[in-house]
Amino acid sequence: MLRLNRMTDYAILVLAVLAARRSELVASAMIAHHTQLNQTTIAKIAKELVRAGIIVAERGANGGYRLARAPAAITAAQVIEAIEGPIALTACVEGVADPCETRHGCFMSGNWNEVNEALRSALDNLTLEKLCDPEMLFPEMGQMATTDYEQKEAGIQSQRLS
Amino acid sequence: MLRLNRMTDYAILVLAVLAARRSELVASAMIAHHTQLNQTTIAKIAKELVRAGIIVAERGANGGYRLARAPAAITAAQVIEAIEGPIALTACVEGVADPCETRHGCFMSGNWNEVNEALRSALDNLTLEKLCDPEMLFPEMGQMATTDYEQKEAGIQSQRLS
DNA sequence: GTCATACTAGACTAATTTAGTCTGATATTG
DNA sequence: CAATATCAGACTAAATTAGTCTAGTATGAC
Repeated sequence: MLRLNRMTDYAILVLAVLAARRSELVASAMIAHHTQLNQTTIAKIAKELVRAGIIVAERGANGGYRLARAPAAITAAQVIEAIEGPIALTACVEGVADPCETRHGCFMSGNWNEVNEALRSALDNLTLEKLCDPEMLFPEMGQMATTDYEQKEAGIQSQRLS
Repeated sequence: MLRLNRMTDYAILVLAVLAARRSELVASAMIAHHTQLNQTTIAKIAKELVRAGIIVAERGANGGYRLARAPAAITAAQVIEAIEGPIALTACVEGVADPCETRHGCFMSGNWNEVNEALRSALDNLTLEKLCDPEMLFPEMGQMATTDYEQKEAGIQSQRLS
């Protein structure tokens, strides 16, 4: 199945909301409202996205989150790594230090690496901008005014993955 | 992390043993011995590999398993699909029937499909033959006699993934 | 300066998924 | 028919993941 875990799914949703708001600060309560996720769950995800430098947090009254850079500069690979750790298909690359210390090394690693690199480069090329492209979201509406946030968010809300 | 689950890992091990034995029948007890896996676990894995047409089972006394075709014709994609189901990175493609029946369809599916196709084609190109290439396994031994099974298996045994 | 708001951090519990076991059936050989 | 092996699925246990809770820290408004 190789499926992304739910947290990554949520992270992309959160980023989609922030992308729709451009560089405005959005409080976690607001994100919770738009995504229908629990506020504490959002806090948990946001924490990791902040640590990874994908979003920026501002504390205190009127605080909130915003994207650290343009949606075109945020890739699926970055998001997945922030939430799930290194992108790698085998059990060899993760977990305990030096899991491949057997005599000949992990006998398949060379081959799996090709697979991992293919996956990696595909995820590097998939940006948040592409994922949230309004034309892809609403092909029947033609070009949408970029300030028409409410409508866009209503759409995002109902189209959650999974 | 996107890691393959342990069963898939085991399946590749089992196939490696069968590949080493060419078209001889190998009983699950023998596979268990070489892989150090529990016999019932092997039975469980073998069942699915049989169902997927990757290996062939012969029942009754002196029965056992053997590869259904040459190692070069068995791909990582086939093995993964046999054990874990369809190869797909998102939550969209799996599980319940029609999970993407919301108004605009799953708003990211088009983009994720590119990733899935890249992954898929990399896995299609990775054959059991490559994974078990003796020269890759034992580069320091030079060309190994193809009938020298015991040695080869001892190697495989100690190099289990994870 | 204090109070309300909002992020930060990590421990803890619950739910889900995955791995592994057990029981019994079916098939084949000698 | 007895011995050996696969086949099938239910069941239990272990590991992972998701979600909740509590307490702490930073910031801005009044």
